[in-house]
Amino acid sequence: MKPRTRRGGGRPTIADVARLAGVGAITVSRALREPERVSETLRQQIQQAVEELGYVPDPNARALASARAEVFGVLVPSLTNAVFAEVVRGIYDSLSDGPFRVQLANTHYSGLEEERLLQLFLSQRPAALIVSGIDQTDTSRRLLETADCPVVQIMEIGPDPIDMMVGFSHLEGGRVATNHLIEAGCRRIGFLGARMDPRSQRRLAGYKAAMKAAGLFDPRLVTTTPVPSSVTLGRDLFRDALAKMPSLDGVFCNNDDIALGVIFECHRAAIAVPQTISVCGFNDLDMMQVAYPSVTSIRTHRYEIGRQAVGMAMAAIDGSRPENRIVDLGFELRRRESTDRQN
Amino acid sequence: MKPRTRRGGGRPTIADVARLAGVGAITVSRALREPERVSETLRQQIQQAVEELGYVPDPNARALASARAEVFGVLVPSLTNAVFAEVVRGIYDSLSDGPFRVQLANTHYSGLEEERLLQLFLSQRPAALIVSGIDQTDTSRRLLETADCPVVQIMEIGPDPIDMMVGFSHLEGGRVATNHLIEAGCRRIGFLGARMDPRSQRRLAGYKAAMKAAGLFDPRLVTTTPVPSSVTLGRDLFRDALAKMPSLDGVFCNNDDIALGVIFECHRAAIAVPQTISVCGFNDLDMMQVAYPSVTSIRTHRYEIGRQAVGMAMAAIDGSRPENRIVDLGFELRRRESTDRQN
DNA sequence: TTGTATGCGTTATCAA
DNA sequence: TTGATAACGCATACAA
Repeated sequence: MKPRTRRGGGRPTIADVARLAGVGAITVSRALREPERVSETLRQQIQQAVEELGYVPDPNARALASARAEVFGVLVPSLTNAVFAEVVRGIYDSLSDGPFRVQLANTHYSGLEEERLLQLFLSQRPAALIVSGIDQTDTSRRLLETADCPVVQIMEIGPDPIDMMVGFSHLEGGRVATNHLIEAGCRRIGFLGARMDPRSQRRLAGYKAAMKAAGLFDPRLVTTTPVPSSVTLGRDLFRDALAKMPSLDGVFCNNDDIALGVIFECHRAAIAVPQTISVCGFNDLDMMQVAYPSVTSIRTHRYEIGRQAVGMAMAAIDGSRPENRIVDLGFELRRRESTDRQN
Repeated sequence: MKPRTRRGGGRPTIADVARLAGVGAITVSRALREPERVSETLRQQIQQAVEELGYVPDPNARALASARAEVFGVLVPSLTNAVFAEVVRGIYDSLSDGPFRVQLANTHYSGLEEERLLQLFLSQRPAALIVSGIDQTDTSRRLLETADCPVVQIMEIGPDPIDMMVGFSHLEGGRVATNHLIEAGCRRIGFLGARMDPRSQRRLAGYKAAMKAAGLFDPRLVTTTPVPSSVTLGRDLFRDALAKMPSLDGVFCNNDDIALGVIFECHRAAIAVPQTISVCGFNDLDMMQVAYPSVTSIRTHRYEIGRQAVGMAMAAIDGSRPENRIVDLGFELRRRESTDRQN
């Protein structure tokens, strides 16, 4: 019965606004969320009271009362990988206008961590979930299928979406890159791969398919490691590959970091690129066009993947699930000096 | 009076656990948060009930009831800048074990966006706040000073912390890099700067101080742009600088992206590095030691800054504010081929 | 269009 | 050490 001191540190609540505006609390609530359902006059009074008090709604109370948090859960395997950094930026940029917050987590390329984080996220009743790749564990898949919110799988596409997908085919990317090297005149084309997560595996599969189709495949051409990718590692992989196969005349690199390591090592070892060895990367980071020689790569649309993922989820939240549950953003081969053997 | 259908989708609540364990709800709450305050027997019964039901506490309800969210608010100016990506990774890695979530936002190097985001974050009553730099707007500073949670300013250190700080002196970094170039024998040393945020400005100030002390300063040696940094931009800035000052014999680059652009352009223009022009970067990204020639740079401890920021905040939360409110993690000059004129 | 009563799942308070 | 009760701030259901 004692009027307890406010636990909340005295910040203005919706009741304070309502009192000042001379209306009911629920009207304030509505004026903030669905302004069109409140009369012009009241809306203005309320708006003024909000500003006078500096009222900011409490997202926790809101989430509790509505059994739904205005949160997009985002799971990525890496925060520092430039590719995912750009995806994440696309997501944040698309979401910064609206009421939604982002809950980001790093799975460290681990399916088990993904499961754990998914559990955690789900306990918040997110408005939508964005997960990387299509190789979720069975448990994760089940969690996602029964999550009563839109789910978007990003980076890759496949035949069996949990809900929606936006990405591109890494297998095709690997095939196109490899075919380009073959057409450029290379015959002994090495594959250099780090990390070897599922997407890397599929690029490798594309490489193999292209090489076999051309009758050029040799398992000794493949050099991979589970170690995380880096420019340093690119150099090391290239050295290993050359030691195994001194007659290499081309390399398709898992990603641009590896390719850059190859380029630098070629400088150091005075190996002519592309004349002696041609080089193709993957992702087409900004620096590939500035490198010397400039590096051929597969351009992927990371930022756009982030944006589209949000767009699709948003549409689903608004009740208008997009007709296409699978969006293929494709990729483009960027031909540059590192594979141009003409001159 | 009607038993309303549960809005929450039927997930088990603390009451369900309490019933199954045959205890009061509050005891369950305590058993989860302060196990030592609950008797061994009850704790076990509760633990079992939790597992049987698959109970996961609702963070929103928890935040509402305790007027405190288990959230670290983190404000960075960029998500894709490799430096901040690593800081953020350090923060996430340090926090992934405990109960704290991360609320990350991108200020896009805008003080006004930072203010807005701070307002938003504060409405969640975060457990701690981590902000980038020391140049908050007056409004932001006031918000942070009155935020009743630990605040850590990261990346930079200065004389007047809001609460705590961890970083290093960018001015000193700029001075050390420039002095190194001077000692290497360079006389007409250019400064190449992109973005020119406060930290870049202070590196420039360090450069100027060193150049003036050596009697070498000339304003025409400085080439800057507010445009965001990239390898491409590094090339362009370098071309501009050379056009203005063909007699350049060294460049100190704002960061490693710029330096890499310079290196590539030197290859392309057949300018000998370091003999004709020496190059020094800033941050020491992995690739700098692999580049050809390898690039001298200032090594900074990004990941560690993220970890320490969390550590300091955590200590403050636990009531044991660290004795040193200002932690200088310093930096190291990494001498490499790009400034080695001996041979 | 607006308001009233009630509940969301949890923790703080206070008493036992 | 444990529990009953009352918030926390807001949104839903329903009525006016």
